[in-house]
Amino acid sequence: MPRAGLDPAVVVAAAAELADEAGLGNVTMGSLAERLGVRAPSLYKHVDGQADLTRRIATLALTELGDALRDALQGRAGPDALSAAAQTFRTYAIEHPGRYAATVRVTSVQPGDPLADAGTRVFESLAAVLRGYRIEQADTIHALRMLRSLLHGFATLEASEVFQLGTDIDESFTWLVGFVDRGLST
Amino acid sequence: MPRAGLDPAVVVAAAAELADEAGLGNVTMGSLAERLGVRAPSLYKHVDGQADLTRRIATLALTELGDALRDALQGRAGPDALSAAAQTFRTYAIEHPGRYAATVRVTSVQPGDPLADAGTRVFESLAAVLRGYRIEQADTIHALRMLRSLLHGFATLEASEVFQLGTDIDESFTWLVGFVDRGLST
DNA sequence: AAGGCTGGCTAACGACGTTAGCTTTTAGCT
DNA sequence: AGCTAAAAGCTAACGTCGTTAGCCAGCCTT
Repeated sequence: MPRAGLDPAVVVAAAAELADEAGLGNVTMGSLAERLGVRAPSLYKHVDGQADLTRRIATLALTELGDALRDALQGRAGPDALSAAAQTFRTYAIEHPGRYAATVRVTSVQPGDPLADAGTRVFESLAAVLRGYRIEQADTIHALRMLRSLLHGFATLEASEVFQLGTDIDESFTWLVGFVDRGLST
Repeated sequence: MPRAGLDPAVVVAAAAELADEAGLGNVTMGSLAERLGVRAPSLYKHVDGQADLTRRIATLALTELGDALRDALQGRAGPDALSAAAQTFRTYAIEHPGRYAATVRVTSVQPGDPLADAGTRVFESLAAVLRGYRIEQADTIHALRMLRSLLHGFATLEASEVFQLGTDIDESFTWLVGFVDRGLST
């Protein structure tokens, strides 16, 4: 019985792939173990059960999303930055639906948690976008929450195919980004 | 063994209450049966399994939400209507987190489904709000999707306690409604 | 080379969803 | 009112899943 050479990172990466392919709900200990060529109980040597696993997937997702946002925002400001951030956010959620779903399913977070740190970096990227607009100090938090709600809501609704076909969703998204830009510019 | 006098409506109502109290994830056939004073398999006489059950909860939720919106929008137009609709939406999602969660978990819908009808009525109420603003015909669908994304995203994030404490969430919400109003008014 | 940690395994339990099949109540028809 | 059949409850049982316990083999250290 040869070793499989697993460690937490490998397990979580496989789980994230599986989540994207089959849906987060189908990331079962059994199916994940099978994909890794191992029996289900062996996973507990690397991960603290399913709750811990989805938490780690969420952390991975927020880290990746944060990196993507920082990449996209380099050298951009104002409407350009807003558009880039929004597109990046949306693209990530669509291309990694399982990972993204994990970020939603997560139960509340204590500070010091790596998940909290990863979330904070995403948050800061969105804050950086707003810095390109003249917004009252007191309103920044409100604008941030709005931006987040909008991006999250759009991504979620698009992923669950709630939007009726008929009018192009890309078109709606760019319209929506333009709407926010105009609103923040006044 | 006396009859319990159940029917689908009673079962779904109990399930919706349980979902709001304990979370949708804890609406198990066993716990629901216990609340109804019955054994789990008996529920299958009224409901087609768990998928059907959450689908019915979602239908109930969208029906209630649609009714609440229609009530709130009577005799209102423009900013007034927008504010009333937004508050109604948010309040419903907060007061009925389990029901609201069911509307998200639902798999795609065929026309003719009562769920689709209930969803359409909610949709039409939001469309009615937009009728109070001068919006290009072609942009209506975009504005509708934006409004929906925003309300849904905000409700979801608030429910999962993602917003950090620090600044009042009510305040952010009214700011956000004002932002949309100004944007739609130009 | 010995020995201990580490990462795999099997076995087993409890919770859950679901099906099958029995029994009793109840409602409707004559 | 009595009979019958459908409806609504029940118990028993199965499969899946998450998880724990406890065993054993391979690798790293010395």
